[in-house]
Amino acid sequence: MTNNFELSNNERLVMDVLGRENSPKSAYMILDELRGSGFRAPLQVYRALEKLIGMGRVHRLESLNAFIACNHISCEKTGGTAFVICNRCEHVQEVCDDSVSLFLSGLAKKTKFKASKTSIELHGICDACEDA
Amino acid sequence: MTNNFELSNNERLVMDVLGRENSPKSAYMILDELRGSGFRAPLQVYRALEKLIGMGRVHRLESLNAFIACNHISCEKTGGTAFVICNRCEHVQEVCDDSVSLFLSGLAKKTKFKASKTSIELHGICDACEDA
DNA sequence: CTTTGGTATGTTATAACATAACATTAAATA
DNA sequence: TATTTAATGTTATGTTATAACATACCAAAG
Repeated sequence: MTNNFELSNNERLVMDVLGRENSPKSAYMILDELRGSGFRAPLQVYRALEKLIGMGRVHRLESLNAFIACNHISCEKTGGTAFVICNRCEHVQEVCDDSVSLFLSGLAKKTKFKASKTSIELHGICDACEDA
Repeated sequence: MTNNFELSNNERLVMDVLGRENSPKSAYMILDELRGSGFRAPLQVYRALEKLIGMGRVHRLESLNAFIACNHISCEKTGGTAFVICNRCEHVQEVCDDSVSLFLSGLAKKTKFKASKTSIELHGICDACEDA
């Protein structure tokens, strides 16, 4: 990989799979989708994911052991991102605004903590599923 | 189990392991600690953990795939709990106050979402480790 | 007392998620 | 071209979690 803008072949393939829909996928789901493109082993997926996460192009959802494409220009600049995950339709809303970063910085201050990684995930029922 | 105050034998054993220190343990670490007490299979641990989590006596840390005893009287009454986890000493601070519940309720309102389960986890360096 | 039904438990096997260790390929440049 | 560096491939294994089925225990109904 020469820089953060160009993707290697495997990275592009993984990015394409995650980019097709805004839904979380496990590494093994991605692997299965890419067998036709020559993928054979989990590491091929995990290595690409690691890079993509480093670039801020993909997020890991800890509570699902799954991955999702970032739908912002970039989340790196903000203080953090919150994921709101519908248990019924599996749709994920990605929230990354001042309320999130203020909450996180307040929490860090209160606990005298230097955070390097944060995870905020809500599970429940989204508006569309609630109405249905 | 007759009620939420009494624990079954296995539940008490698992609770004891988690209660001994305020540090997160994986299900398999717990299993190993309980082999001397007759535990032989992961399910014995997972089933006990499930009950203890339901009672609010234990929390699951999603980002660690680990479990920790609740160090409040009860976290059930609040809107949620945030975990602040030091990557160096592994100490976990459990924060469950208005700032957390207000943040979560605000986020739910903004995203038109009914949350049934939340996870807030920060990783980084705690004050003690920073100074050291 | 004994049958019935619920809850807890035990056991085996396997699914699902993740990484270590090492071999190979390919591209960049001295 | 020789060197080295990044990317990739491959095998094996480690780690986390649950499915499926069997057994034990106890309490209430008959």
